Amino acid sequence: MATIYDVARTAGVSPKTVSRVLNGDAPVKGDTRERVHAAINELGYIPSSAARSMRSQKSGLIGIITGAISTSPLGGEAAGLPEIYIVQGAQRILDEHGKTILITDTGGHAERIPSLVQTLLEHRVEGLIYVADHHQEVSLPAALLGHSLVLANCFDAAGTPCVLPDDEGGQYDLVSGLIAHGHSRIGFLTLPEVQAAQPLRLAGYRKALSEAGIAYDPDLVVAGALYDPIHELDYLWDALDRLLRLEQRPSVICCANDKMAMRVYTLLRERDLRIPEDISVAGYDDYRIICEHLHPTLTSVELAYGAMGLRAGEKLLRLIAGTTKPNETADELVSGPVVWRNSVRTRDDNVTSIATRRRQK
Amino acid sequence: MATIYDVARTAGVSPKTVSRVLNGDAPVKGDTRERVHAAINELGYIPSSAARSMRSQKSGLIGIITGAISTSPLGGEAAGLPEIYIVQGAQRILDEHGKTILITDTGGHAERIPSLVQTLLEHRVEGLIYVADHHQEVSLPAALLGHSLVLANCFDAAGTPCVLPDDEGGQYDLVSGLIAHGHSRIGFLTLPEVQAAQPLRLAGYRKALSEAGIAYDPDLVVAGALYDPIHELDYLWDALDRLLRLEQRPSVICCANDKMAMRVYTLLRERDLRIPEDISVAGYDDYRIICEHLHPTLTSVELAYGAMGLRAGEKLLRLIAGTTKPNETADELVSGPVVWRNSVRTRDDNVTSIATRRRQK
DNA sequence: CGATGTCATGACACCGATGTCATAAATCGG
DNA sequence: CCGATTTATGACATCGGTGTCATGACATCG
Repeated sequence: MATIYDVARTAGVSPKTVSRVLNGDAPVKGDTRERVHAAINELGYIPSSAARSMRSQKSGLIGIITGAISTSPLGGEAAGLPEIYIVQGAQRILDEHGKTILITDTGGHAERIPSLVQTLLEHRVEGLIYVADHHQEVSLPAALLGHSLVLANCFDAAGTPCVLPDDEGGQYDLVSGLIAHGHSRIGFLTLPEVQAAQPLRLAGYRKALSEAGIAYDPDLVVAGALYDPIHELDYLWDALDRLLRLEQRPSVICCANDKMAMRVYTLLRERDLRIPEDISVAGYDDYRIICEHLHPTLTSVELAYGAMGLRAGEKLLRLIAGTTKPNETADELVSGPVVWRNSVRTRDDNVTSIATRRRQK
Repeated sequence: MATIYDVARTAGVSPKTVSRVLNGDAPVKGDTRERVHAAINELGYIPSSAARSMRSQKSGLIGIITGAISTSPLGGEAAGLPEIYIVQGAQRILDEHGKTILITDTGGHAERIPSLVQTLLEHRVEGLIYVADHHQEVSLPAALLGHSLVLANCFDAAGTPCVLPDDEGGQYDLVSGLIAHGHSRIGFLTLPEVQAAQPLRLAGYRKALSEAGIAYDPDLVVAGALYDPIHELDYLWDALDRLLRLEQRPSVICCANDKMAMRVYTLLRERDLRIPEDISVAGYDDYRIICEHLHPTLTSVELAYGAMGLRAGEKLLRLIAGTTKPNETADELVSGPVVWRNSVRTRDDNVTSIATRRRQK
């Protein structure tokens, strides 16, 4: 492999001049520059980033720690896939700033994180992003102290800069919209309490109700999922059953996520309830392959994962540049729009118009 | 950041001895080793891979070029997602061999590949894997000549080592299975001709028929998709219509992929045809979030993406080790099983048993 | 026209590891 | 107990770039 010395010799200049041509950090005469370029092409010279980063103390590398690549297939579910979109968002903005991304994957084993961090630090990454697969609290190894670090989709007790989904705002927007469409008995199949998103979602739900002057009825709010995935469907059945047996049955059911909504579709169909004629349904996540292909298409709240990655990348770039300090940066909330589709009956809907609308697609 | 010299000074030994402790490439006395370790911990020393790889000419890096991260959301479809599984498979095996992965993303723009390659080569990757989002022919920049390279999910004219999905075998297994279940009029909604997988799939389809002594009827094979995504649904409608109007209507329809199958479900439902009582349907890809949640669940052929990545990784490791040479390695075909679900009516099915089976899940 | 400044380039050291070779200390065989 | 190995360690050069400083050639200006 050709070195800068070979290029210098071929072009009849000093290595330093070649360096100047490559980096453009000092003026080089036109014909000299051309001779250097010719030599580079002739020799197929490719500079060594190892040598460069050793001397200049700048690696141009950003480390990303994620379970995105490996968690997805383990659960059989697409559970980890959202992380990919976060990584993508970060990738794009970092790429624009000339950074190269070093991705390490936890393989679903959190205990491997320290060794991943070690690897990244050996490569002298200029900063790191930790990407979680769902909104949660994490605690990362102390080795990261003193390095530029941004958390995406998660937060920690130490107050590390982070970018989070706006769960309260998202649920608020959805419920406000439902109310505007004429719904007032709004069922809510929630996440397990331990999920970080849950209290936020509930707060958004209650805020929307109270702003509309609708009393909060705890009977309408039922946990629709728990941690044990084996009995999940039975559990959901019970939860849904409780909502449907209420004296004043809800006119719409908000589900904690699209997958839950998909199951609710099935359960409602088994009870011969039509959506949205008999009851409306909404999801969360805007997992498009689900939302757009269910019948009727599912109204959902978009989780702006791409935007989260982008914001995390920007935040990290600012930390690296020293524009902001870790302790003076506020948590960023990223919100996505409600995507209204056909699973929600609107005030002036009648059965015919719904059927028509569904056909138009 | 502490260097090996700092550690040496603190431990009262030479840098070379510290190096020996770190790499274990020569014996070091027990107490010396302990002093060195103590110094490392005290200083929080982390070796610089840039310096190491400069001297040792070994970067420990493997480059992956993919559109996985960025193509997914662009199309709105999950089109690029399979690539992630390929990357994951490769990641796992390479990680086991102590390699670190440098992922670069095309961002959906093939013209950016040369610059990505440049970046990877600057980092002196020991080998590269190019991952395509679907089975296709590619042509990569000449700059890659002389570097260890494996193609995953694609091939090129130059005969670069590659790992490919066994489209012929997969379709063969599916159709053979359908025949064993008593089907003999087997409709086939195919990919556009230009897709590399298409002739292979068709060959598998015909082979299964001919082995079973069933004559090939060209009327049963209709292109179900074309490149123009805007009129895709109409096109599919026409294609399906043609199959259903045949004098001898097929008892099962094989779709080129699960998404097409999902659309076929809708179209069949609009015609009040029940699946599988009136007609059976099969997909391809085993895109689980679709297959497992459609009603009835969809029979499909698994595209073993994870395995492809793994095999690509292994192949690359062999190339790097010099165990095999690029020109003496055969293309590898990776096949996945047919996953039988409820969308296919079996010989002894009757309506009741199907309904029962569906409930069991 | 000489003093001053700017431009283009080169000499040389250095970033932080490791390969090579030398050497002192410990072990061994007879 | 001495020469021959083996073991443990260090000195030094080197990988391939870039930072610093020096220098010669010109251009500028009073």
